[in-house]
Amino acid sequence: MTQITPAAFSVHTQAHDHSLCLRRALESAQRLCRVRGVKLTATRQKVLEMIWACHQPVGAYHLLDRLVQEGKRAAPPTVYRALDFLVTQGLIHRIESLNAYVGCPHPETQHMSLFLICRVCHTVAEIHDHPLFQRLLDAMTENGFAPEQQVLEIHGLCPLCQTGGRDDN
Amino acid sequence: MTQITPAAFSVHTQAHDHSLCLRRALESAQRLCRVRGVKLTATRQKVLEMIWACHQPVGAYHLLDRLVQEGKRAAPPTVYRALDFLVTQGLIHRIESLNAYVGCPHPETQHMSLFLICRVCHTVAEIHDHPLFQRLLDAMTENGFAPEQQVLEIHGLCPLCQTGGRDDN
DNA sequence: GTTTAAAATGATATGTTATAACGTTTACAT
DNA sequence: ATGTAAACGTTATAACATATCATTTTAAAC
Repeated sequence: MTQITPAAFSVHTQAHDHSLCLRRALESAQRLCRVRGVKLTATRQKVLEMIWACHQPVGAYHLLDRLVQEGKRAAPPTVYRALDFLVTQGLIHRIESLNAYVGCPHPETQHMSLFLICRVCHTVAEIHDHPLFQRLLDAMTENGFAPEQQVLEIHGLCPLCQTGGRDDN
Repeated sequence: MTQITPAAFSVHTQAHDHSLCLRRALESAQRLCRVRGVKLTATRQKVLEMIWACHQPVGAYHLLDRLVQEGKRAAPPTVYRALDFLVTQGLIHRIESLNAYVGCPHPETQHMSLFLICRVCHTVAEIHDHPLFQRLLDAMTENGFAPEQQVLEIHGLCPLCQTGGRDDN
């Protein structure tokens, strides 16, 4: 049977050093923006850091509140512009079924993703490049539909929350 | 190669007698509600009819406008209550990536669905019970995630719109 | 046939998410 | 230094959704 990559799933199963996640995300973002000739401005980086503060999706107005709390002048467009930039650069993903945003753990290349979203702890794991994805795309193209963008989000219970091993937070 | 069921896909490929879609949807709804002992009230049926007026997803406030135009007293909760009822009964689906609603062509039983959404004409085709669905669910359960609700929405170009054969409407 | 409990509806207000529009500032290449 | 494009600030509003509570309707029990 095809396996979901352990790395992607670990956020649901294993304690991990989250400061490492954050540091890697920031370093990747800085490197990619440099290479691509786009600017990771202060606001954009701050929003990226706030999104990477956890593996739970964060709403735009939550980000806005936190920007304002920290004394930044910010209005809704401030946040949405930063989010647009980060999504366009592939540094974050939008979770359509939650109207919220999560960091992308492998922003180097564009990829098809499926998100596993825990109903209790709200942790999101991203599965990418699963063998079944291409089969799905093939089934569509063979029937004449040309897929361009995929929204694949599964809600359920993660391993820890099935056994009461993690609280909602 | 696995085929997408022609019936589900026909909305993207073939001219069809849409009055038949509408009639079948209404008859199914009436029969199912009777069997289940729930009430398909006037407002609920009207909303269902408006959603089944086409194969494009319809937003809640569009429905509200049309209710008011027809002289019904209606406010946002009027529409959302009807939508909640229809979704709960499996008579319509919510398209998460559009915040909009489409009729379900086979409301008799609950089922996992994937929606093919054309970016140009906005027509939505529903694929259900595809062999790959179970393989995806299996892959998750074998890795400890317990799926409960699926959001599977693919945006792209339908066969007719790829060749300029259908206008946006 | 009246009572009564549950379901459905009406009405107002508000919460939440997202964008339009337009002027100003900043970065930076020439 | 100056022209240009990108980014940002600001205000307002659009679009989507729910909370709350009073009222009406429905359908079953008595």
